[in-house]
Amino acid sequence: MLRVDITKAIRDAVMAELAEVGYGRLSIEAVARRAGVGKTAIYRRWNNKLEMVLEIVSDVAGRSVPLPDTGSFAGDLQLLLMIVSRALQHRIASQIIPDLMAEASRNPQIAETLQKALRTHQQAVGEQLIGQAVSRGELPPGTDPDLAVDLLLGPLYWRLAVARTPLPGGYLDKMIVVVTAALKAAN
Amino acid sequence: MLRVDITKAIRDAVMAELAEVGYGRLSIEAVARRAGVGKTAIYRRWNNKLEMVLEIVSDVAGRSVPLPDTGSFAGDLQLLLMIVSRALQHRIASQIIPDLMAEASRNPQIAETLQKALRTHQQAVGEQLIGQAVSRGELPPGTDPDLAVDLLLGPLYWRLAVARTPLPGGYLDKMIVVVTAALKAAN
DNA sequence: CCACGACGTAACGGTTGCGTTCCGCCGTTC
DNA sequence: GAACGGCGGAACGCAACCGTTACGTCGTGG
Repeated sequence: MLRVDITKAIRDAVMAELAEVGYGRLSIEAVARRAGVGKTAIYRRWNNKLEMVLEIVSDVAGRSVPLPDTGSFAGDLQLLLMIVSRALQHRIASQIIPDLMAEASRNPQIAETLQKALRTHQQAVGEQLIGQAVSRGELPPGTDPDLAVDLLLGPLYWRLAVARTPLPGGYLDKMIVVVTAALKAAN
Repeated sequence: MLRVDITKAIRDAVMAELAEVGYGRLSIEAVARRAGVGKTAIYRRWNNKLEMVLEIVSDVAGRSVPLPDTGSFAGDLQLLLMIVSRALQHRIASQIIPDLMAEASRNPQIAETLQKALRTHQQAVGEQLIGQAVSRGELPPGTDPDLAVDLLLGPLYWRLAVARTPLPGGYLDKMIVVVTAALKAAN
């Protein structure tokens, strides 16, 4: 019975507001104003701010990155880096993710939700990526998928979401070369 | 004339409060309560919340990491990783830094301050580290210091401040091997 | 055509924080 | 011993937001 267009407007408003002021300063009233909606419409759907944000964010984040399988490790890497870097360069994502990550260190519920939505999926991607490369003989067996994920996502996240420095041309290509060499050396 | 013990109490309270609730929810009144101090004592020192936080944080962050120079690239790396990982595992730092980083994406003043306090210094460290290694012949000339910093700090920051996963034993040693191989391969 | 229910608006009392002001206390300085 | 000034405490008016409620409107289904 709840009107879907209203729900959509609220969801969009929450994401926008989250990007603009962050979770800490997000208020239900501001969301309602931005969505052009009464507070009642919001409280009819969720009980409070935390519940609302968690539901909306985990829904958006749940649309997960497809597992790459291009036939070569370099190809997989290139695809993955492209997808992730593109996502992290989107204004909303690059504002919301660090904010919620910081918030997660104080709020176990947020932490758990993000863990579920992001970290778990990353591990799966890492294991598949490395597993494929090992079985193709491109990487030595025993290569650590966690380390690989750190080496790939760490620098990207650092640059794009933290330092907010643009990626120089050829950066991703260099990353591919460099990470491949690194993983081979890891024994 | 301002009493230094009061000033110290306020500074400590700001850092603690910043770690506990984040910049967005930090209130002058809470700082005063925690410091056991009147609001007047705070307003006598700073004009508002932003000014106060910026001054205090940039002061703390200004006590910068010493530039490593142990005689070998591996030694320099080990020292640097030790220092940084130790710092990022401190509760207060690992709460405050991501929070302010996220806040920086919305507040140019915070961004500028952090840039000055952290990024600039990191670049200096990176250039010195790589410069030394190159002149020793341990790395090929033309090695990119920025890439090196990304490869070192990105994964560490990712694990410690974002994912909040503990460092497995031997992680740092593996990082050293891996990053060295990576930089040699970068051409 | 009527009942239902989601909707927006407005108001509620209560809480929190802002930045400011005034007060009385007390240690320092001269 | 008197003047000065930083101190804590209390209160100010103002604003924002909380979560809830009452009300009138409007579209849809029966």
